[in-house]
Amino acid sequence: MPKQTFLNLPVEKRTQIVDAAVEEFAKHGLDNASTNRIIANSDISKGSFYQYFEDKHDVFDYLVTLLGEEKQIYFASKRPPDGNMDTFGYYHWIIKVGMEFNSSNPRLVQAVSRVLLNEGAYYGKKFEKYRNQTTEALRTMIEQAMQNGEVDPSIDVEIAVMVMETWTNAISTYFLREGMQQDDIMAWIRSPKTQEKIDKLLYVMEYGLRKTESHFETTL
Amino acid sequence: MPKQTFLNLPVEKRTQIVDAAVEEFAKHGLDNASTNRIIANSDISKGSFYQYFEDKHDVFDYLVTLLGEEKQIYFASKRPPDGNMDTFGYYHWIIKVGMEFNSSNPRLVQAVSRVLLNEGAYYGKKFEKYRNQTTEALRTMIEQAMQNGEVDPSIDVEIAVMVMETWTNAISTYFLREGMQQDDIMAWIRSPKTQEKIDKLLYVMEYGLRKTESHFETTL
DNA sequence: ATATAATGTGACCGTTAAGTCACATGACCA
DNA sequence: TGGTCATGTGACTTAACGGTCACATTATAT
Repeated sequence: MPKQTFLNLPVEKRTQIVDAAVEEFAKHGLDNASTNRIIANSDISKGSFYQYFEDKHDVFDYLVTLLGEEKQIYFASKRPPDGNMDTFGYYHWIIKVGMEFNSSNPRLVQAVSRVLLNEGAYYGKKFEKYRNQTTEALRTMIEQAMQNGEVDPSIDVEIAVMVMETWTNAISTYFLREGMQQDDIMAWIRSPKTQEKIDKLLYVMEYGLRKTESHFETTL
Repeated sequence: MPKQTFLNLPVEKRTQIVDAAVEEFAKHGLDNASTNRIIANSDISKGSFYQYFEDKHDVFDYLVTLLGEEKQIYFASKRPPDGNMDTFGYYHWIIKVGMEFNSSNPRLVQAVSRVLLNEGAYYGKKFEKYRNQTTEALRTMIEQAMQNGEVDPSIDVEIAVMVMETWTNAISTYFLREGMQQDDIMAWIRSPKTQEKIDKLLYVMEYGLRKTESHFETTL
């Protein structure tokens, strides 16, 4: 968490610093990010930096919460299209709106995802708290879907969670790799070609999870 | 490629250096790996290091080819179980033998995968050559499988490749995250629980790719 | 035994990093 | 106006990095 001094700052100065930090983490990840460069690019002095934040990780943490807040606002402004939608449809909607959101904040998304999906991928602990949030949300969603008979019950919840996480990550990665190279990200996201690609990816996921004659025993 | 000087070295010394390098990359990734530490842990002098290798990347490249070679030898020693096996069965077999191989070389696998799957995930170019190899192999496999009518033709090859890559990566990540914490990796891999988990994951993948009534048009 | 080539060595250089601190500047209040 | 407290500043310290190079050591050939 940034210190009070930072929060007292006028917005222009604050966004100046945030922008520089976003750019730095997007370009260099967490480990290789340099506070010196953030300072140089945000036109504040070294002393000020340490009066605003504890250190590099403190800045990054702030960006993560910032992303969370903005995402929440964005989703709140796009309440679900219609009420009678099954879990897969809902997940589908989440993914698509999520992609739209990503397009409108590409650098911030890139800065955060890069670190959370990659650097933090193996040796947990450090970023567990962030990942656990989405995992929990997915789990309840899947449990619900199983009760509704939408998800194959022979696949245990653990696995189903992993599958959905895998797909969410894969699509994020696809977005970061392909989308970030586009001139107009928003247009790229909305193009029929991209939409179809995502549809197909989700289709593949769905028909692996859907109820069919499984050759596995139902594990309670 | 290491310089001739390195290749002339007695095996003990060479493995000493390789071990130190593997440990370093496994722990710190590519960017944060330190040649100084590799030198300290392999008991050679700084001057010698630069007489053996160009730089850090040169060492890493060597590890990648080393891993490739050892993998090839391992697979060669385990020729496929029986001849009449469809593509999914073959892929299944590949994954399982691959996991067994990983278990027998966990640190080397970790050192290389960590960099190739993560650090190299977005900003291609640098590691494209390594990734393209597997991508190409997958593509031909899938094309074959489509001709055999095993893979849903409404899913284009591109997508199918991405799906299979996604799964291979997901399982590798799972291995690195869970497996690396086990006392006896080999035992963990061979345990019915782990085997079932992998079976289920591949089952989920398979029944998304298998031929069913797709609601997509067949794109040629 | 001597000359020549190959290999080994670590002090040293320039660069960059994170973080500190004595001091300067400006805001606010009595 | 004078005093005090919050904020701003950049030179400085310490530490690590990659990489070089003059010199020492060892192996090989004559």
